[in-house]
Amino acid sequence: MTKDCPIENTLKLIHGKWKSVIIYQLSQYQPCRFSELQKLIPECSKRMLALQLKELESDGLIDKQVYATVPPKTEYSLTADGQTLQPIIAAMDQWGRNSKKV
Amino acid sequence: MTKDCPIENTLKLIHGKWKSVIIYQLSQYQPCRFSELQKLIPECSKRMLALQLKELESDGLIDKQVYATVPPKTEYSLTADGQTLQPIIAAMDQWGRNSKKV
DNA sequence: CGGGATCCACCGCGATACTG
DNA sequence: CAGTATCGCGGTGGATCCCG
Repeated sequence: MTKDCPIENTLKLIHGKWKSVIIYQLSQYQPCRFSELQKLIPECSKRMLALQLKELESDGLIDKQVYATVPPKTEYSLTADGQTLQPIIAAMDQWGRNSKKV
Repeated sequence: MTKDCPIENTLKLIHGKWKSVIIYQLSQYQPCRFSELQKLIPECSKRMLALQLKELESDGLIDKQVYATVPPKTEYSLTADGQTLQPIIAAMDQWGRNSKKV
């Protein structure tokens, strides 16, 4: 590990093309169905959305509620751990807004 | 662009295996020579370090001072824009520390 | 509706060697 | 010392089809 750099720990969890975006959207529209996330992040393919959600879930950052109905229904939400990422996500959001000048 | 998600702007600039780590180290040991960065981030290959530095520079986040001496010497530092990323980097650092339990 | 399986293109990234 | 050039692989991610 790089000299005293806890950032790498964080990176391992939120590095991924869409993970931070997913967390961002969840933090606003929680709980959220799969299809709702698709609408919120249309540039992210269904496949990638499923993959990233699975990783986030197995990392304990999000929760998945499955309703055994027909048609099936799932709801995603942030876990307590996932919530703690808020400061990072909010900071990235804020920075993105201020640099709109780009 | 995803529905009102400035995060993507931010991501474009700091997404990359080592960019945030580089910024983190620079924020502490600025200004920093190429070889110093190598020592600080030994897991990052020379090639990647050069590439990421070049991208960060062309994105206006870091500054590169070249001294036309023999042997050559360069010094990297954060630009004002780069400094504004501090809140994000600090948040990631902080989160990584608290989740050491992993 | 909420995925999984498969196939494939690309490129991120490492290893190595060379240069001013 | 501070890079660049070239080669090559593995993983990321898109497209499409399938399935409970």
